[in-house]
Amino acid sequence: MATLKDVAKEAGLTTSTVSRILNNRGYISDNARQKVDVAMKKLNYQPNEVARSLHRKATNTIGLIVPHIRHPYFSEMISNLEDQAYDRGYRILLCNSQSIQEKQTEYINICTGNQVAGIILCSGSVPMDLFEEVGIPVITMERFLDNGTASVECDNRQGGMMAAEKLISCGCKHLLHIGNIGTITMPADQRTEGFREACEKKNIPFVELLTEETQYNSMKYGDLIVKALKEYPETDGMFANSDVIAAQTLQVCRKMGILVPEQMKIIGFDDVNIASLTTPQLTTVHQPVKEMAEIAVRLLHDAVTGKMVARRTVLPVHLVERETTGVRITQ
Amino acid sequence: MATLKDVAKEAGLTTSTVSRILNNRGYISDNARQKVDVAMKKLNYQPNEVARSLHRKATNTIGLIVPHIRHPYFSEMISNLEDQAYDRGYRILLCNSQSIQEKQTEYINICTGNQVAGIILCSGSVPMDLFEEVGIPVITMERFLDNGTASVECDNRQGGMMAAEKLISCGCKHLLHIGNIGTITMPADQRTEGFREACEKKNIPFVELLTEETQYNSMKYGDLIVKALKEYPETDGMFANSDVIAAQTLQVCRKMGILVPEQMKIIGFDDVNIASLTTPQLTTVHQPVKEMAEIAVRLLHDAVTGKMVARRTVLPVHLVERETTGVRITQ
DNA sequence: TGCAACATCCTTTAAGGTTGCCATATACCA
DNA sequence: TGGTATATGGCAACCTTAAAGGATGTTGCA
Repeated sequence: MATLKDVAKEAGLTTSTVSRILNNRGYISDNARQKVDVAMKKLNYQPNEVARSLHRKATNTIGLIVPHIRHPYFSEMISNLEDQAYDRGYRILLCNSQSIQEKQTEYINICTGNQVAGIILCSGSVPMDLFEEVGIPVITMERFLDNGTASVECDNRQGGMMAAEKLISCGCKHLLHIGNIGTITMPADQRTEGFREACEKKNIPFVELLTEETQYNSMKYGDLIVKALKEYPETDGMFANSDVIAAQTLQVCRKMGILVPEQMKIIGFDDVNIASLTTPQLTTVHQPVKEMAEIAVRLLHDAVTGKMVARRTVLPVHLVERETTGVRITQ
Repeated sequence: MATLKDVAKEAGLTTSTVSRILNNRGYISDNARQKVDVAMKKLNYQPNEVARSLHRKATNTIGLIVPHIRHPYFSEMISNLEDQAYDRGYRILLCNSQSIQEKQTEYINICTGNQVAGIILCSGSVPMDLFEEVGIPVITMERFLDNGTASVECDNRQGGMMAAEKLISCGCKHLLHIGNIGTITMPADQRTEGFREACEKKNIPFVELLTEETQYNSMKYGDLIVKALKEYPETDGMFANSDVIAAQTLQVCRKMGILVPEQMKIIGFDDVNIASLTTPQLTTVHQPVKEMAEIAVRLLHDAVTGKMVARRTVLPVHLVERETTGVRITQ
């Protein structure tokens, strides 16, 4: 690979001049510009970003830490984040923590070691002090860190309430809620709170179940759902914390001969691609993933450039009514 | 952030000594080692990977270029690649080309500019000469480049044959195949070839449809499928080039009142998560994504370290029989 | 005993590609 | 003649590592 020096030699100038031409800074003659142009083309010169980064003492890379890649919610989120990052000239260093504490810690170190401009963290509970001395912004998504720079969330509470209200208005009398991982605290827990509040307000009995990290990691909730439906056979309405869980509930219902939506109404969360590929299609709470991604990257960029930044951003959600709560789409 | 120099000053040594201690090279006294240890802890020193990379003239980053992130096949692939890369000490620079030629070209430049160790390319048809002068390995997945370092594929032909044979053995008489993007040549075209060959061998009539790039990008095949099923109402067996297409076919069939598998058998390709979340569950051709990812990263690593590398690796596929070709799972 | 050969430990110096600052040089105008 | 706009060069710096070399101490052999 040709370097600045090579170009300079080829053009009969010094590296400083070539550098100035490259970056359009200071005084440059047309003559010099042309010579450099020719030399660059001839040598197929491409600036070395690593050297640039070293000099700047910063890269234009965002460390993106997620617990999962294959989970449709995260793949959707990653896709949107990449898009936004690209538009703003940032690259994505993709880090999959797999919800493993050590892997996450190591990835944070990798990010800082690689001088990332900032971190977008969609994953896990991080040891508080990990970011303290790191002078880079940390934007959390659907997580909250006391010492994070900013957090972006959807209105999980509102979503939980909407789900409960919808199920109740559909005439459900015995609700079941499959919630978050019991051992980790995160904003999504608010879905349960909202759901609970709405149920209590209308005096509708409900059962809350927690999930386990292993289920979250494997995306396999079958056994849990079977057990739940056997233990609470009177259930006629269910609110799942993700579309993945809701879709698997559909499968379980079918195997158990429970008709959806006739005998059981189901509402998911996220509104990812699978929600409209199940039969019946899932009613679900839509998360504004695109907007969340846009805001996250913007916040990161603002923080990097020293602007003041909202500590917490909460976006509204809305209910997407499909078939698991009523109307059958035929023809 | 503390630098080597800071640590050296703190420990009362020079940077080279500290560097040697860090990298366990040359002669080091216990005394020095201890002093450096203390200093590093005190200053919370972390090596600057950017400076290291500049010196080495290479990074431990893999540029991963995909056409889509949210598509379940690619999110699955990305996840596996990340996993394998991590195990071998590589980082992933995630590049989403969105099948846009310019974006892909720019991303290739970004990768080389950032001195990636190598590129894993799952995307698009690349202008031949783009890699010629770039001295870094390019591993293609489900693509083929004349001047690529190595390619990893699954046995698409075999998959197509299996699908056709299965449909035929199920008694289907009028087959429909929804294939690849017409305008781009890729190994997945072989699925169509295999399918065609098997049909011709058994003398079963079939219709082949191509898809468009816009459909691929939006993952919306609904209109195409409706049109196809209206145009070929006698169709009783279908082979789709991806599970995404197959899942959407299921939706269309339901809306059109076509019973699956009674009136229509469907086989997908990939065997991604959605395949077992549809109703009925999809029979599909399983791609060994994990193995493909493992091999791709290994090939890249071997190429980086100067080893000789297989030009083309083709892995076998197998048919996963679920419900869209027969057996209903009840209870 | 004397000295070469070697081992150990650390330092000095340079390099990697880029940019920023300051110095230099010319041309032009007042 | 002084001042300013224009154009370019020289050098240090960013942080790390590699190579060479200096300063000891130790061993081995005549």
